Amino acid sequence: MAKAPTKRDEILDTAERMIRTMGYNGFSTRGIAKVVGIKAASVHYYFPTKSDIGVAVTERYTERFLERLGDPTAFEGAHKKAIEHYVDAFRDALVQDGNVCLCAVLGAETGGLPTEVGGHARIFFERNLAWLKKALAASSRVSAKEAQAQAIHILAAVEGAMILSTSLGNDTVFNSVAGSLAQIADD
Amino acid sequence: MAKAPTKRDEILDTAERMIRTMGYNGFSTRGIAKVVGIKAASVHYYFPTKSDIGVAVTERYTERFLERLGDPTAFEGAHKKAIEHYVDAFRDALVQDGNVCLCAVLGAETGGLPTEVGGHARIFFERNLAWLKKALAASSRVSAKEAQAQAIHILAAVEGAMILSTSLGNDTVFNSVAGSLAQIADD
DNA sequence: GCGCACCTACCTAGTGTTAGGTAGATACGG
DNA sequence: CCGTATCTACCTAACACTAGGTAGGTGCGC
Repeated sequence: MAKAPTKRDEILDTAERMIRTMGYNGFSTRGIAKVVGIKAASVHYYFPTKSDIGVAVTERYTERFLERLGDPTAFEGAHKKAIEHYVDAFRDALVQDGNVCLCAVLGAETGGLPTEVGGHARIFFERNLAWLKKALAASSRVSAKEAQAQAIHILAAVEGAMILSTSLGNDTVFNSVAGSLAQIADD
Repeated sequence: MAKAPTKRDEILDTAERMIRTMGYNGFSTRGIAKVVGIKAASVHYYFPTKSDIGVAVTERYTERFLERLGDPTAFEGAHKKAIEHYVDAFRDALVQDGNVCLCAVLGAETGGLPTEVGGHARIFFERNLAWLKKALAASSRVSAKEAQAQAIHILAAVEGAMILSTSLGNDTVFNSVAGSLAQIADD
């Protein structure tokens, strides 16, 4: 049977959902506590400070996302497949969770973040670019330099598409961008 | 000579800068007051509520941005020029102001915004898509449908690129995306 | 002496965070 | 197998502070 989520997990789940809809400065320990059914002070039993929550959420999000991406070298000669696989991971995040990518939100408000939280958002982007670069290099004939440029382009477009989608309240926007990105492929 | 900015303008300037670095929930009337050299209560003399500031900032930002874009039909047969001109407008916003696009930030935290503010961010995106669609249709042989898809793609990529740039602390990221977008052109 | 552009002084509600406490489970020495 | 100790998972109460917002006053240029 599915193990019941611990209170710690529930805090992380709630915090992630809240950050992804309202931003880091849009959630409070009391807000989380109310949802989880606990007192605000008890949240600090699990996470000493608010930024500890931010860091934990971001780390878990990054780990899960890269796990979901899998092996970047698994797309030998299938450039388009690689791009589609990558974009699908974000589509899941947007459609299943109904929210923008956590790090799109954090990245947008970088200047208002505790430095450690901003740093972990940055790590998400760096690891994503590394994954993409590897996947693109393994699946197509592009040069390393081109792979780098394509990686940045794809990541930027996908993150922007999620923001546009939610602001316009229109999920087709994301799919439109997904279609355009697939056309980058050389196969 | 350059007319001295009014206190009202200074409030708007400061609010814009703060929102663009820290998000809507990352600035306060007290914070603005301190920068402008005024008491917090006096901010309410110009703008009754905080969301009035948000709306005014967003409206002014949108108006200025579209003015800077100019006439979308001015790029007859110069597809690439049209795209470059559009991307340059955002580069100015990023490099000159040193900040992400206001509406990228607002769009990212849509769920934590007063509805009127979120609505005005949305208007920014809608008017940008309309401008782009017109510019692309006038400058290239693409169908209306393709122009729409390209418009969404370009806007998403540019907004995402700005977020990536600030989060990674690396301005070359934006220029890389700019280069990739120029390649969309059919001339 | 009217009204614009500000002020002082205050309010209520919420913020993150801490101190100190407690009921119940677990570990262990005699 | 019993009592003492320690740990877990919370709690209440309060801290110092900031949030947005308001009522009413003051100075000053016209």
